[in-house]
Parts: sequence; C-alpha cells; structure tokens
Amino acid sequence: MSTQLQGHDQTIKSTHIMRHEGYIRFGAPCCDKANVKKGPWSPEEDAILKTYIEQHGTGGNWIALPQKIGLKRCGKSCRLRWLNYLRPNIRHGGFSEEEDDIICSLYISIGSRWSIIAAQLPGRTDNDIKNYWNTRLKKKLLGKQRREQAARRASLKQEIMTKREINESFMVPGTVPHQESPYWPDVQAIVMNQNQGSHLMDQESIRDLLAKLGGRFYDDNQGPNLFTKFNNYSLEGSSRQDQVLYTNSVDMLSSSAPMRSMDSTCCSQFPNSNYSGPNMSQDGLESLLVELGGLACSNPQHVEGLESFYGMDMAASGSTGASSAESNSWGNISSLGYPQLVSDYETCLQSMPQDSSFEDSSFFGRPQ
DNA sequence: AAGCATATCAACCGCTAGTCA
DNA sequence: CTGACTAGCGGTTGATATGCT
Repeated sequence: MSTQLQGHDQTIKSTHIMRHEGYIRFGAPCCDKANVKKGPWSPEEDAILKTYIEQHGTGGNWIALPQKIGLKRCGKSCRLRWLNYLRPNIRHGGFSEEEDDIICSLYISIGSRWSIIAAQLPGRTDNDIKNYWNTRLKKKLLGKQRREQAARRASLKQEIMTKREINESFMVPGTVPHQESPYWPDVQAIVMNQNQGSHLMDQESIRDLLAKLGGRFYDDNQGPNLFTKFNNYSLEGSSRQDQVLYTNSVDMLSSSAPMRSMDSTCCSQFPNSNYSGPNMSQDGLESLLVELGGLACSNPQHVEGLESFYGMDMAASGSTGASSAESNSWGNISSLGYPQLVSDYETCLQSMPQDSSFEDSSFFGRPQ
C-alpha cells in the first residue's frame, strides 16, 4: 500500500507540480478531437476516475467512460491511467534482482511481449517494465557484453601477435608470408575451436548464454533454475496465443534436447555460417542480438559484437567489412592471406572502443 | 553557477486482434 | 461473411530530473 501511495505521490509530483496544468503536448487527439484534454492528469481527474471505477467498474467500455463521469479525456487515456497508476497494488521503481532476472530471461525467450512479462511480475505494469528495460536493464547487459568482448579481443590479439612474431622469425626478409606458414594452422585451430562449441547448443549452452548476458542466470546447481521456475508462473489474463507462445518458449528453454537450428532472419545475417543455435523466439533473441550487438547487422564491422552470444568468435572472420557470405567460411578467410587478416583485425580493433564506457555502477548509481 | 548531456518515465500514437451485430 | 467498434499492445515522444564539465 505504501508503495502504491508512494508511486501515486511520485506521479502527482512529476506530472502536476513540475509540469504546468493543461499543457498540450501532442497533435490531434484520437477520440473526440475537440473536447479531449491531453497531457498530465490532475489529482482531481485521478480522484474522479479512481472513485468511479472502484465503485462501478469500467462498465466494459472505456470509450464511453469519460463522458459518463464527466472527464474530458480520451477513453484510451483513462484506461492507461487506471492500468498504470490508479488501480490497486501498483508498484513503481525498485526492481529487485529476481525481477531483473525474470525480465531478462523472458525477454530473451519471448521478446518484447511486455504484457506477458508484466503478468509474471505482480504489481508491475507493462509500461513500467518496458521503460525499465529500455532505460536500464538493456544497458546493464550491454555493459557486461562489451567488457567480455574487450577481454576476448585482447586475448585473441595477444595470441595472434605472438604467432606473428614466431612466424616472422622464420621468414626470409622481404618475402610474403604464405598461408601455409606455421602461423596458419594454429590460428585456424583457434577459430575453429571456438566455433565448435556453437554447434552444441543444448541446455548447457543456453545457460551459458544467459550467464554471459547477466551472470545471475547461471545458478550452477545453486538455487532454483529460472527456467523451471517459469513453469510455475501463471499466464492468467493472457490470450491463448500468448500462452502457447509462452509455453513453447519455456519448453524450449527448459528442454535438454538438442536445439533445432535457428531460422529466418537471424541466419540470414550469416548465410554461410554453420551455426546451429537454439530455436529461440525470433522476437526475443534476435532483437536482443540486434540491440546488444549495436550496429552489428547494419555494419559488418561490428558483427563481432554478437560473438559471445553465440559462443563463437567472429572477430577474426567477420571484421573486414566484407559481406557475411564472405566472412564465415574458413576457406575464404584463409584465402585472404595472413597480412590482410591481421591488418583487418587490427583495423577492426582500432575501430572498436578499447575500453567499455559502460559500467554497471554507472547505470545504477542514480538514486530513485 | 551555468550550460550541456544524458536518463527517466508518463502519456501519446498507431496498429492489430477480438467481439459483436 | 463482413464491417464497425473497442481493448490492448508495443513503440515512440518529449518534458523534466539529474549528472557532468
């Protein structure tokens, strides 16, 4: 109750004291275009709406409701106000670690189905969760992702440079290194070795993926498994279609059976890739990949941003700015020749931020 | 202290699915 | 079956708060 009041007070503070009354922010209203008030709700309007709904319910018709109670508001606006702020037991802010986990896991599983995600978090609204994800959670994951990338790049670069030094020590001055030089098999082994794991996307790999995303997902036999826990959540209020989707997602995530290969757009990003990943929701994993990979899809130079998602390393193969069709076959890469590979890799390294500007603490340091 | 940059979040828009006559 | 109407959803906007230089 206190959180509800606190949330309401916060609303009043932010929308009615800080902002001036009657401010019209947007263009044409969607309902009665002439007589609809827009912008922040006043405490009086809140009281009228809340009192009426508590006593009479919505009457099953939001459009007619504002006229019935004398509010110059769009029915959609009334509905939103009630659902997001006025209805009982609404909580704002102060998301717990467990809620973070649930949101992240469900997002990966089912995508931006905020209403379904909200249904798993009592007292939370889809709008709140959406805002929370967009403003904080996504950045938090992005920060972790980038730090991992930086570490991986540094490690790979070190290994390549070491091999290069060894290789050069065997070379006659002035000669061009050949792809069959002692350097190549080892680099090939490095990349191939890292690619191998992506073909084994079983549950362990999924767990790994989530561990990479958030760390806390990885229970490692300690505490309950989130996927198992989701089976116990209710989907009350969700459509049958959503329930089926949700159930399938949970089944997929909790299954220990080998995953089917990823389809559609995700693979189209890497048409020549042998990658056979989990059949996660396209909305979920794919959009997350796009988000966390930054400009990965639009700029091939950044495709490596996805590497730790897939458990493979695309840094050495996809960093030349060539199309994905050229970048994921080792044979094609080999044909580029050693100097170009190293040169392009170094170029790529230079084009990427060398140290992550994202720190978890910086995203959560701000008091609520 | 001031100005700029970034984060937050309430509220809107447009679209889609469901319902009903 | 079809079209009108409504609820609900996800994406986006923009004012304000907060942090940084």
